Amino acid sequence: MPTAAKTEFEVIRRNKVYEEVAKQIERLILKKLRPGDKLPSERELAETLRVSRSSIRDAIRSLELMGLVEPRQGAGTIVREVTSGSVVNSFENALMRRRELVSELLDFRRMLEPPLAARAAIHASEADVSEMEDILQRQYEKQRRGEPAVAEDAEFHYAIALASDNSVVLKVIDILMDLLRESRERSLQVEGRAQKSLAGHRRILAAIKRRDAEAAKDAMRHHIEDVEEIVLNKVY
Amino acid sequence: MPTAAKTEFEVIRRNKVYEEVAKQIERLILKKLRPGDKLPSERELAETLRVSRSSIRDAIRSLELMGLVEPRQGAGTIVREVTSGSVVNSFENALMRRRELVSELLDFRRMLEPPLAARAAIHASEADVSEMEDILQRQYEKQRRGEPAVAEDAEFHYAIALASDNSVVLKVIDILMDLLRESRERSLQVEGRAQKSLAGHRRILAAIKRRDAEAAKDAMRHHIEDVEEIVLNKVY
DNA sequence: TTTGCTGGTCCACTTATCAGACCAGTTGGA
DNA sequence: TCCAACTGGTCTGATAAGTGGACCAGCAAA
Repeated sequence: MPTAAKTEFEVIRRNKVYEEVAKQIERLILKKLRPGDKLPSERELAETLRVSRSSIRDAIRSLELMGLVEPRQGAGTIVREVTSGSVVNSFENALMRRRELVSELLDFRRMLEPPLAARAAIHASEADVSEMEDILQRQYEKQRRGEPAVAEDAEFHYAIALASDNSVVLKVIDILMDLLRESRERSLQVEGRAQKSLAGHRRILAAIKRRDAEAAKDAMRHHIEDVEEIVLNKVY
Repeated sequence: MPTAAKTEFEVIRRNKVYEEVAKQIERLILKKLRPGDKLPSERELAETLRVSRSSIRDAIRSLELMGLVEPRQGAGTIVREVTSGSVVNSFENALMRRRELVSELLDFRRMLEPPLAARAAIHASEADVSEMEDILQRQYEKQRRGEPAVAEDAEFHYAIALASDNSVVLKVIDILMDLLRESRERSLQVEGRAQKSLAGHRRILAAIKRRDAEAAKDAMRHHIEDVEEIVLNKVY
């Protein structure tokens, strides 16, 4: 062994444009669109993403195969109701992956989010705060009706990241959401959390509103510990 | 405006294989190799990275143009002494980018690294600890000779991330190093830091060795604040 | 000196993507 | 009712990047 390459190279994988496009559309669907909504037209997407229409079509094709979307000639491409089948599917995929990732992700959140909340308490704008209030209100209403409030939970944490006013943080969060997506880790969002979640969110937001960085940090720490307990005990 | 796309899409960029290869080789050089060392052969690299030799050659060509590396027919490709010219060059590039990124990155570090150090204090293995001691020793010796000890500083922080035993953290760190690389932000590593840096590192390592998570966290927080002061005041 | 490595060069082939044209449904207003 | 302006569906030719392989020339150790 002459060169003694003790190095862990990563195998190079050429990223296919249509996969990248698919990710972004998937994100768009998760964040902004609801079942029945129309996607922007293929030509419009091609222009904004600076990519040929062929690539857009390949991406939509792959989303169609995943059952997320349904193109209709002449009418546009609409977001499909998420069927129980596809949820089960992604849930299985989640279990296929090593469970470590979930616990490691929680570790990471436990490290990052408390100081992040503290920073948000200092930097949040009025708009940020009212955005968070809106989210909590939606979470409350859904929960009162016995619905899951999956999206709202993620949105709240994302709103805090936004309020921190730091592009590096946002970049990292995006990466982590990709990690989640890649390992089909919807499971975190699937069950159980809602009960304790709402109360935790309220305490965090209250601290942010009175600009109390320490309290925000502590509230977030407790909130994440609660969530961790639920996820580790119930989902697995 | 029918579709009202309030969305912030990112423009898709196709990653060129040789650029990806160049990144990995650059990382290898920064982390493991010293001037005068030989790179693995082109054929060997092609095999381990699962990429054609042409792509490896393109990457090496680009590193050669950056002055990082010197291919010698028959003998191999060697790592060049980093010339002041190339440092100046990358320094200029650093200034070209918006300075915000630096301060945002420091914010992020200030949030993440203290709890990370605390976690390292709990999870570090014997091997991790002695690795850190080695790094500190090298940093000390270089500094005594009046040399910069650029690499050692980064290595120490990376070693802490390794000791935290969390793949998500490592993934994030890698991403951040890409951010640094992309914006040619060597500047953080270029000047000034060394004096205070060594003392800070010693305090952190001492806390880790006695498994004192709180002390490790505090030491890291102070260390980052010192570094921030230096970077913001002197480099800019 | 010979042998087996190294980088240097070239080329034919495959692939992904692009750019554009044209067809075929749908929709909503004249 | 009809038509114009959208939509997605399909096809084609051009281009760029990467592949896989062959062959050459320089170096270094046996």
